[in-house]
Amino acid sequence: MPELPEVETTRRGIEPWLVGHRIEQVIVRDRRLRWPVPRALPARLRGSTVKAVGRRAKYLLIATDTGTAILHLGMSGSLRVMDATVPPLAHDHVDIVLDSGRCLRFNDPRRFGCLLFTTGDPLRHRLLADLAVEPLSQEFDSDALWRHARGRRTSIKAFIMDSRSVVGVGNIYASEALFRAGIRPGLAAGKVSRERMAILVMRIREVLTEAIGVGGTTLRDYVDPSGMPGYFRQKLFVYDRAGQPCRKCRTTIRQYVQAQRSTYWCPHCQR
DNA sequence: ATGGGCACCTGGCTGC
DNA sequence: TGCAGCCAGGTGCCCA
Repeated sequence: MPELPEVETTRRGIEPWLVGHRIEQVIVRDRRLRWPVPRALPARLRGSTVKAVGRRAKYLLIATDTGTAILHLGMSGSLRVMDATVPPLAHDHVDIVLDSGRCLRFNDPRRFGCLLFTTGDPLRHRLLADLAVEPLSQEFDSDALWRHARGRRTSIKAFIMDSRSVVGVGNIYASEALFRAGIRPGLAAGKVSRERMAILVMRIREVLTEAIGVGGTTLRDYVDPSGMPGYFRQKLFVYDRAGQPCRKCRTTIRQYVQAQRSTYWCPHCQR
């Protein structure tokens, strides 16, 4: 579920509870995530102190003095900080118990998430090494993105969701950014002009920043580490609004499946 | 090289 | 009420 704004909201929510704290123990109730939680992970983390909580794309990086835990929320994952004595519920797969008596609890019904550990530079881990630029960084440059799109026949929507173009743009915010940029989602990436690509880059930045500002989007089950939903849903122009009137021009919002994902758009506002 | 499709998994909702 | 069918915030990998 979570896209970049939800992951960043999660990062900000857990950071103050983790940094500077010692990990007392790690309880793995179910190792069967997208990749099995390494058997050695609890022992590797036990006794270490959390130095920082970072993020690269949608991966959370919990850096400790013995190595870094790499955590992805997949489609349905969420992290909560709570008293370690609170009884676990279904799908509470992992607890990272801190010296404060609290724990970081990883819940993931669909188990598409992962929890891995590396002693090396996490940015060189095979899952992270080939990722494109962060959308909220200076390096996210529209001319570079435009050049990268030369000759590409894939749709602009699939293109901006491809982590080799830019990271962090998932199904909700891809539709929303394209609406704001006035670009039809099915347009070939290679057909987007330099000028329109510059607008698109601005809109991607804008929509992600606004979403982070209100704690992300909750459609079904996403909650932040304190259990609160995100409020960006009220700001969505097209996502999950098929059949409803466009909030700008009242034209009926359309939905179709593109590369196995639902795409929402306004045929009047987007060309 | 690029694009497209599949797989992984559970739960919630819809419609018969 | 029951149940089959469909859908879901991701992404690595395989195939043509």
